[in-house]
Amino acid sequence: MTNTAQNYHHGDLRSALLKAATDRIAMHGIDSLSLRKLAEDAGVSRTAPYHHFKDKSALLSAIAAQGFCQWHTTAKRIFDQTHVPAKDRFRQFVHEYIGYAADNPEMYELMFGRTIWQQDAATDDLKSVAYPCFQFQVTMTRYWQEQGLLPDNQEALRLSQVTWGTLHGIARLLIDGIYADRSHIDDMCDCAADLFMRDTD
Amino acid sequence: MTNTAQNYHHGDLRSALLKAATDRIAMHGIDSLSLRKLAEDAGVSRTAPYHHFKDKSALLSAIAAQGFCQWHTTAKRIFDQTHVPAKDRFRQFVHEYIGYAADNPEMYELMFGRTIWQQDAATDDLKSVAYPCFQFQVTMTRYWQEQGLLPDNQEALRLSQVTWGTLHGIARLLIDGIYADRSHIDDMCDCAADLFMRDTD
DNA sequence: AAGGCAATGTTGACACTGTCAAGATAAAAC
DNA sequence: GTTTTATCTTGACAGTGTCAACATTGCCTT
Repeated sequence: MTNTAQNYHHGDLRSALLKAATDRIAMHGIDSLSLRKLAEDAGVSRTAPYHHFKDKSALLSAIAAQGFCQWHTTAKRIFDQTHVPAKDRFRQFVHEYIGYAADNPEMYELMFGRTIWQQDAATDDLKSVAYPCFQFQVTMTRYWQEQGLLPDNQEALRLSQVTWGTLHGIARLLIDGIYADRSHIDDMCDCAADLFMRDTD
Repeated sequence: MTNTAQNYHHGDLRSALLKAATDRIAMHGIDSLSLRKLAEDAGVSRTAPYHHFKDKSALLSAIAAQGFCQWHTTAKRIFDQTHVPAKDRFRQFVHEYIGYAADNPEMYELMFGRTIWQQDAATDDLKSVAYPCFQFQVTMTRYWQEQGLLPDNQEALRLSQVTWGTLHGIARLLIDGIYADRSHIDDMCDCAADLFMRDTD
């Protein structure tokens, strides 16, 4: 029994908004999101969303949180393939990280961009999903150090900041339209992976 | 003879706007910039700026162009210190790159962020200043390869994308508020430099 | 079952924003 | 001295996020 428009109570407005907003952002970009239009499309009045999200950035935080769950799952999947050599897993991780960013540019911006994190707009909900995700990056780095893939004369935290920074930087330059040519993504990933693992040929 | 408010023609509105906007952005962030407020502060009507800048992003482009000139000068200054060992210059470059970003976060966002580059909002003027700046990064990388600081089994373009990506990524994570602690900036820079130059101890 | 409370949705309003069109004014060019 | 051009003005439009006050509904308790 689907909910038609004439009902006073929508029934599941929160998740309807979340889904619609996620889709719209993926298709037309973060800036194109308007709470008013979103409400109208959901067949509801302008201010109805405020009963489900404190403000616009709370909605954006909720969307980003979904992205973190998604990505964390992917990262764990790659990392946990114990039957695959660590070296190959590392290379795969690099490719998939950049691939995720390239395939979901607006979501990536939301997750790792200034929109949310800059002025402390991040919800506690978001933080509770994002921080473990950041932490996992350190865990993986430490593992790769132990496996001899990455230099072990650096602190794991520091090194993970640099390796993550590299992936993040390449992703941003791609997403933000500064590296115009996307046909070299794989080459760039390999170059980065080679650079990090260059001791272990 | 300074121009007081009651004149119909401001006299030098373009550069006045540019300066005011640059200052405001540095102090209060890009999002705080409003053409209307800017005009009002300059003692001029709301739409006067449109006679000097096609639209808001043209103004932002002009500001970013200033930043590129500034940074390009700094980069050349570092690179051209021929009396300093290449290795030290490289390390210095890393530190100054991140330092520039950390000291001028909003300018950095403008120069290398989505605000301008994303939807082809970049003016031709901006491009003519920015592209040589990007190119210089490749030139430097090639030089460092020749000097044996960076691996020479990689294409210069590809390698410069990765090294620049690393700096860019660290810079973004810092200024976007994802790496909260700024006290470790120098350590991170050294870690990155060590990672790249680890063959040449 | 009745009444009350909390969740949810609505309309109205406010203060902003960027930007266009049409007209006014001053300066420069001829 | 007249005309063109650059510059600046007011008026208007279509948006935006968000608050306050009010309406409706469903659920929970008595």
